[in-house]
Amino acid sequence: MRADAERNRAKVIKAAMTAFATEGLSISVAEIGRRAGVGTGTVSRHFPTKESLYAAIVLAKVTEIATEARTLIETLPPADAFFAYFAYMVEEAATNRGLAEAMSGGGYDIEKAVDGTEEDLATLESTLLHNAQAAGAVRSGVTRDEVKALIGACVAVPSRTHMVEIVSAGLRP
Amino acid sequence: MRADAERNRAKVIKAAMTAFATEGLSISVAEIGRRAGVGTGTVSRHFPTKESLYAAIVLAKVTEIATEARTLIETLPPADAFFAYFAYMVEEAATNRGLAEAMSGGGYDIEKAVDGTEEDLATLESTLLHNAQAAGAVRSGVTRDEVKALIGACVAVPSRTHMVEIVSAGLRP
DNA sequence: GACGATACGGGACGCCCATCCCGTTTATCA
DNA sequence: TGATAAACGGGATGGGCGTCCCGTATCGTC
Repeated sequence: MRADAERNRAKVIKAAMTAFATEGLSISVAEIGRRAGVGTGTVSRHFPTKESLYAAIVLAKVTEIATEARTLIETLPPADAFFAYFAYMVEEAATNRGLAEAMSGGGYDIEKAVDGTEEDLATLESTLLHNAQAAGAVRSGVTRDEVKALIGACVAVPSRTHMVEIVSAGLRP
Repeated sequence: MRADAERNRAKVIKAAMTAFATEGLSISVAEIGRRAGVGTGTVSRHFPTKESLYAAIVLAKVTEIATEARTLIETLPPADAFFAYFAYMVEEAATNRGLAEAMSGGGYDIEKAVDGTEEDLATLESTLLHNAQAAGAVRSGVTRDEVKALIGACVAVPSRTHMVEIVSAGLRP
């Protein structure tokens, strides 16, 4: 790979990260190119479709989240780890419009984008949830999808921390 | 107003109601016209913009919901009325994709569309919430926006009734 | 330093959509 | 029944988007 190609690729990814985070998934590929200081052709050569660009961004973000999840699992008791992760995701999505839209099903499939990674966020989330349930901190029967939807609800509101309290109370047995 | 004009207007509204409910707000005006059995010109003459068509549909739906809310207020004790309304809205939004999208902020502003009606759904919702809080059935500090976001979360999930349980538990003091 | 391969830029293309327009049809009333 | 105003249909228009393409510029190597 040529040096300039790699540079431009990095520029596009960087621009796309902030663009998706601030403007959401509806931002145009041309605008991302403009912000990266490259032409639309350059963007589409590195990322043939908008979805593939989105997948690259999401993959990076998911890896970051997975690291946090693993840390929480290892350093906190099950109940605290789960609720800390919940609050962490809410804050993360609140400052990342693209992530929020993806989580509320508004855009592409976030699970599909990261399919085939060893960084299996789904597994980590299941672990957090099951451990918390085993510890009696979360009512049984609650699913990962339900938790995700509740995160989405917390993000959708200005008073996020208050919502997290309400929802956390509901999740407890 | 000519008789055929009124007939066509009704056909468009009827088609738009089911179209928005099943396909969501992204359905095209042309497709609504096709389903109503009229041309696109006819649709756009009765409803100059897509948003005005949407507003007409929403107004009808909101009137219906307001009637239900008023009935609940008058026939049930405050706590039951609130939670019954909550469950009602979840079911309503679950079978009406347009309504769900509007509530999760995906489309036009639902409040703006019904602005200036005497059917003030916002007031009724506030009454339901405040009465329930006064009766000690809902924790104080909860806002209408928070409740709406929680309704959205329940709709976003297949196991709606289970989610309603979780969320209701969280709303209680 | 020159040559071939590779990447770049941004215009071109095709698609979808909301809105507007106008020639044609239809309802209404004298 | 015939004239006229109103409404109809659907094609035209304009804008936005993702994707593709090709002449030009730059990189990396011999």
